[in-house]
Order: sequence, then C-alpha cells, then structure tokens
Amino acid sequence: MSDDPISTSRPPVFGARRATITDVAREAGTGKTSISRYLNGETGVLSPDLRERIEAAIAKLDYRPNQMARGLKRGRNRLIGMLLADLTNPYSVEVLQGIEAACHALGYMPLICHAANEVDMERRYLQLLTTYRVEGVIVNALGVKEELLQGFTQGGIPVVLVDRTVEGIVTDMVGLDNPAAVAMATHHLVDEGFDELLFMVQPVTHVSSRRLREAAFQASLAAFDTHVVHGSTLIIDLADVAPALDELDRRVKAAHEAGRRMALFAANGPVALRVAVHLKERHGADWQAHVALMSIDDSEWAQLAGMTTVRQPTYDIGRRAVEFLHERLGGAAMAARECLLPGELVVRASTARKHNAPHISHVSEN
Amino acid sequence: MSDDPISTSRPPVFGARRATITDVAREAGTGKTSISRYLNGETGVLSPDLRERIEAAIAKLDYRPNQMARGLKRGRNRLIGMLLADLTNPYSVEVLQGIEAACHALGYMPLICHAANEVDMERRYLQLLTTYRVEGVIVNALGVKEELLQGFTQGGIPVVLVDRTVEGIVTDMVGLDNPAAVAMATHHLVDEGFDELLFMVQPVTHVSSRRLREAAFQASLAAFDTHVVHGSTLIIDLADVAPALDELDRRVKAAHEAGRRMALFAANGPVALRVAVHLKERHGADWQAHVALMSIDDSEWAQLAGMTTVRQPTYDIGRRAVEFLHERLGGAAMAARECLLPGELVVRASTARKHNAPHISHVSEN
DNA sequence: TTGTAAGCGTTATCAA
DNA sequence: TTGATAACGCTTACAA
Repeated sequence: MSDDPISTSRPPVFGARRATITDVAREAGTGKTSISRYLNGETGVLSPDLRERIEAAIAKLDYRPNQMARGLKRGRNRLIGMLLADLTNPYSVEVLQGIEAACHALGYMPLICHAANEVDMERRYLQLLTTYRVEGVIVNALGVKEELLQGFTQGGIPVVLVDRTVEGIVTDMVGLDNPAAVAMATHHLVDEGFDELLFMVQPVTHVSSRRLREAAFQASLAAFDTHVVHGSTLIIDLADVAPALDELDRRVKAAHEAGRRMALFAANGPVALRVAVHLKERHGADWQAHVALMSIDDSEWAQLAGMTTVRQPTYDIGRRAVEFLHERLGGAAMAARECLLPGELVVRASTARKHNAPHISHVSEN
Repeated sequence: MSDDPISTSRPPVFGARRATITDVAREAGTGKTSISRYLNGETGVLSPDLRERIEAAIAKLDYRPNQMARGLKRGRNRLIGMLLADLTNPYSVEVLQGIEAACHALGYMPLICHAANEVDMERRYLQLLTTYRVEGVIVNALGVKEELLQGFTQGGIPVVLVDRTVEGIVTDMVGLDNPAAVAMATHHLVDEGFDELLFMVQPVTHVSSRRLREAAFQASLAAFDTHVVHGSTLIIDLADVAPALDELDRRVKAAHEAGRRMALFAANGPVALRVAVHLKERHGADWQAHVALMSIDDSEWAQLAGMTTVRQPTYDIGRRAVEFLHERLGGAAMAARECLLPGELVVRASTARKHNAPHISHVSEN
C-alpha cells in the first residue's frame, strides 16, 4: 500500500485514507516545507512554478491539513470551549449565534458543550475541554465554582463568564446591565399604573444574575412611595414549581381582593413561560385580563402572547465574549473587565395601561 | 526553563504550561510507556508500586492527557461532527440532547456546528470538520448536496442524515415517520369534524421531509370522500411571508363564507408560530375561535396556546443517529439504513370538536 | 528559493 | 513487568 509506482497519480479513491502533507510533497515533487509554506500563506517565497505544482497536487489529492497535528506542533489549535448550561433557553442559543459569528470572523472554532442543566455534566465537560487543549473558554453554567475553573486560570487559559460572576474568580465577564434593565421595567410598570408588583425569579443561590436582578428590583422600588407601590419577590424553582405557584395564586387573589392593580415580572423567559402556562390553566384563555405579565428575555412566544419584555442584547453579548478572549489570547494582560450591555424594553399589550388606572408619581427621579 | 532540579516536585503553579506525559514519567521516576499503559487502563501489567507512584505523579501535576496528540497517534480522536441548520428551532436542540447523551455514553465528543440557516456556512463547516478529522458526521442541514458529503463518504467517514435524505447519497438516515405522523394528524382533524384542511409548509425544494409531509397529507386525504373533506396546500416561505399570509387570509375567509369548518395544519413548529402570530394580529386575542391550528413539532409555546401537535421523538432520533455512527465506526458494513420513528399526537383545545360538528366517516379505513 | 531535520505529546513495537 | 525508540502529520530553525 505504501509505494505503488502506478498509483502515485491516482485520484482520491473510495476508502483511501486522507492525504498527508508528505503525500502532497511527493506528488508535487518537492519537500514538506514548501507545502507547509504554501499552506501558511507564505507566498512570494515560492516560485510560481512550484506554487502551481503544489496547487495541482493539493487539488488532485483533495488534501486538507490536519488541524490536530498543526495544533500539536504550534501549541495552539484555535479551539475555544463554550460551556452552556441550557440550550433549551433561547437566550443561550442567541448568545451562541454571536459567539459563532465572532469565532468565524477571528478564525476560531467553538467547541460547544451543552450541560443540559446538570452540574455534573458541567464538570465533565470542563475536564474534557482541558483535555482537548482549548485556548480559551466561555462559560455560562450553573454550578461553576472557583475550583472548577482553576484548571484554566492557573494554566493561563483565559476564561470569560457570560451572564454571571463567580465568587473568588476574577475573569472577564459579559452580560446584561441588570440594574438598568430591571429599573427600566419597573418604572414602565409603575408608569402604566400598576401598584402591586411581584418579581418572580429562580433560586438565586450560585447564579449571580438572578441575585442582581432581584436586588435591582428591590432597589427600583425605592424610587416610589412605599404606601402606593407595593413590591415583593417570589422564588420559583422550576424543578418543583407547585409550592411557588400556589403562593402565586394566593398573592394574585389577595391583590385582586384589595383592589390593587397587579403586575407579575418574571426574571427570565423560562420563568415567564411556566407562569403563563399556569395562569392560563388557572384563569382560562383570557388570563391576561386578570394579571399583567412581563419578563426579561424576549422569548419567541412573547409576540404571540402579546407580552411586554426586556430584550437582551444576546448577539452582542456573545460577540463581546469572544472578543475578550481574543484580546487575552493576543497577550493583553489588563485587569478583569466587566461588560454590561443595555437591554431594550419591548412594550406589548400585556402591560398596557388600563382605562381606569390612576397615575402614580415617583418619589424621586433618581 | 527545561530542567530546574529544585522545582522538579513543584505543585502546578500559575502560568505553568500543562504537564505532559514526559513530566509525569520523570516525576514518577519511570518511562513514558508505563504512564501510557496506566492511562489506557492496562492495569495488571503494572506493579502495584509503580502504579501508586504514577497515580501520585498524575495527581501532583494535575496531568491531563492531550487528546490531540492521542488522536494524531491513534488515528482517531473520538470527535463526531454535528452540522445543524438551525438551533433556533427547538427540534434541533432536542435532537442535540439525544446526540449528546449518546455521545457521552459511547465516549465521543460532539463537535457542534451551527450554520444558522446559511447554506454557505454549512459548506464551510463541513470543510472544517474534515480538517479536524472527525470520525463521523451527523447532518441536519439545508443545502447538503451530494458533492458536499463526498469528502466524507469517499474517505470512509460515516455520515448519518437526520430528518432528511439527500438525492444521490446513500447513507444511514434517522427521522420521524412522516407518512404515519401526518396521517394520524389528518385523521384526528377529520374525526374532530373539520372538513376544510389547509396544510402549510415551507418550500419543499431540497428538504425531503417537507416534501414527504406534503405528499403524506395529500395521500391521507384519499381516505375520505372528496366531496366532504377538502384539502389543499399552502407554501410559506418564512423569509418572505407576506404573500403566503395574504393567501392564507383569503382561504380562511372563503372557507368561513362557505360555512366550512377549517383547520390549519403546519408542517413544523416555526411555520406554526409564524401563522399563529399572524392570526392573532388579524383576528385578535381569541383568534383560536376563528380557525383551528395544529402542527408537527410540540413547541414549548404549544401548551400555552393550547395547540394540538404531533410530538417528534427527538431525543431518540438523536440517540439513534449516534448509534448508527457508532456501529459504522465499529466496522459494520451493511447497506444504508433508514430509521423512521413514530410521532405522538398531543391533543389540546385547538382542535376540539365544536358542539355542532357533523360526524364525517371515512371512505375506507386503510 | 528550497530542503533537511528536529520535535510537539502521544501510542505501538520491540527488546530487555 | 518495564523501557527505549520510532512513528503520527505538521511547523520551524537552520542549511544550502
């Protein structure tokens, strides 16, 4: 199989192993170095004649340089690890699109790992990523703790966190400007005449963005007269929703009976969907007449439901994350950066001012 | 940097490059071969003493074998390419979950490529995949044509198609049993008293599953009396919906005026969503009272909208695809297989029989 | 302008 | 039971 003089010029045939740089060199009647030079764009160093022969040989053998071998030799393989907690959440997919576009533009290949909300998977995937010697990692996960990321940070592999910070880790971070987004939403609700706000969020432990959003909600309330605008928080664990939904019903009922104008504010898309489904089961098709619902995350069904949302700049978040990584890989050694991008309020019917709504004024404009 | 006698037993420090097998060998006071043997589970060949030393050295240096180097030497890197046309479609994400689970179970690492509905990207990614020397590919794309896949098939790299076949290519294929699924849905609609069915599908060129579903719809109609049950098809191009939506309105209006009971049947989730949004804009919040809508793909918002669907066995489709690949990689050389999995009818309010609906009987039960 | 040879981190072959 | 040593496919001094 090794050296059949007759078949030296054979076309790539079925079942043939891929051509190597050596095959190409032999075919072009030159050395491996020249092929390598050609591949790496060191044109001008090659005589036109040789270049042509190389081109012909490559085409003939349908040669594709082996990235693995390249990476091994060069010490970098252009692979960027991307750990995602949940692709089921459209937010993640959108961020991913930004990441992919940026990777493509900068010549990286994203190695996408989807942990499907399993902390255990996250650990395994992080291990795997180091094993494949990724040059950097972008992380949007649930159970990331300091120790898990040490393998990277200590090895000098840059890490960028998306949508959350991790205690004890100093790395670049990209995400929504939660305080501003939540404040914008809260003010919108109050402006529309709602005076009983319920912020609904998943358990905040270990996910900084949830914590931040909840805190921002409480902070926003300070802008209004406590006697007029009431605000409270409800923790909803999507893995065990029953108790929270019961509590939700109770509060909605109480608000109704007290003659208050209630608005529910979901901290993200998945929470909003679960709550919407529940409200529909509970109040029937025109549940939106009973309670107003808005959320962070402009889910695809938001338009169908006519729900007001805060749209996150997902694409830019992804792009920025890659850019941060790229800068670090280029040798930039500044302190950890935090990039908070603004959200966009998308007003729909769900939070429209009802005809008899009172006008509520701010305590202060700050 | 190479041999500092003092730091031979140093703990992994910040900025240090990852330990190699040579480092571990030195640390354990043995040769690389033994380390390699240990890594590959050739236990029993190693003396307990040596094994212990190796374990200690690995732990101390936090050593992780380099998959790239392994792949280079072994000729296989456990990488499986996965080309996805559109992660925005929940169908894809669900299939992906099955794929990931199976890959994990079988020791593969999926290299996920998301073409974001761009045929051009698909081509680029396929190139890239061959460059990374994936051992197999799972493809669910838009513009896959014979030539594009030749690089793999000719090189002996197994290919599995998901949800569609490609003319001129003989490979394993996994997907929904479209004829059965569509027939089931059609019969359901007729059973519920609808007698004017409109099947809505994206342009069928190049995507076999769309073609199959449309054909199956037409075929299903044959089971009923043509004078009683009317059926027709509407092509909706999601990149340019206006004309199709106009036509849709026209047909809905006509059916209404003719006193027919109309049901819209979307060939997949994205079409259903687009149509639902349009109907809501057109007919207001209680659009469902005007037209019945069902679809293939049990989208997350289907429950919220109370829409009847056919749920695809997405997880199993993904799992099966990997298994097919795994069998080929194990040397199985049988003819191309086609695995068609059954869908599941999820009945919700959208297609509930209206009180005054006539009962329509089949022409034949076959 | 071109080629030779060493080496990236593994595994496999062979000998001790 | 162990360990040199030669590949794997590529890049990169260094020579010519």
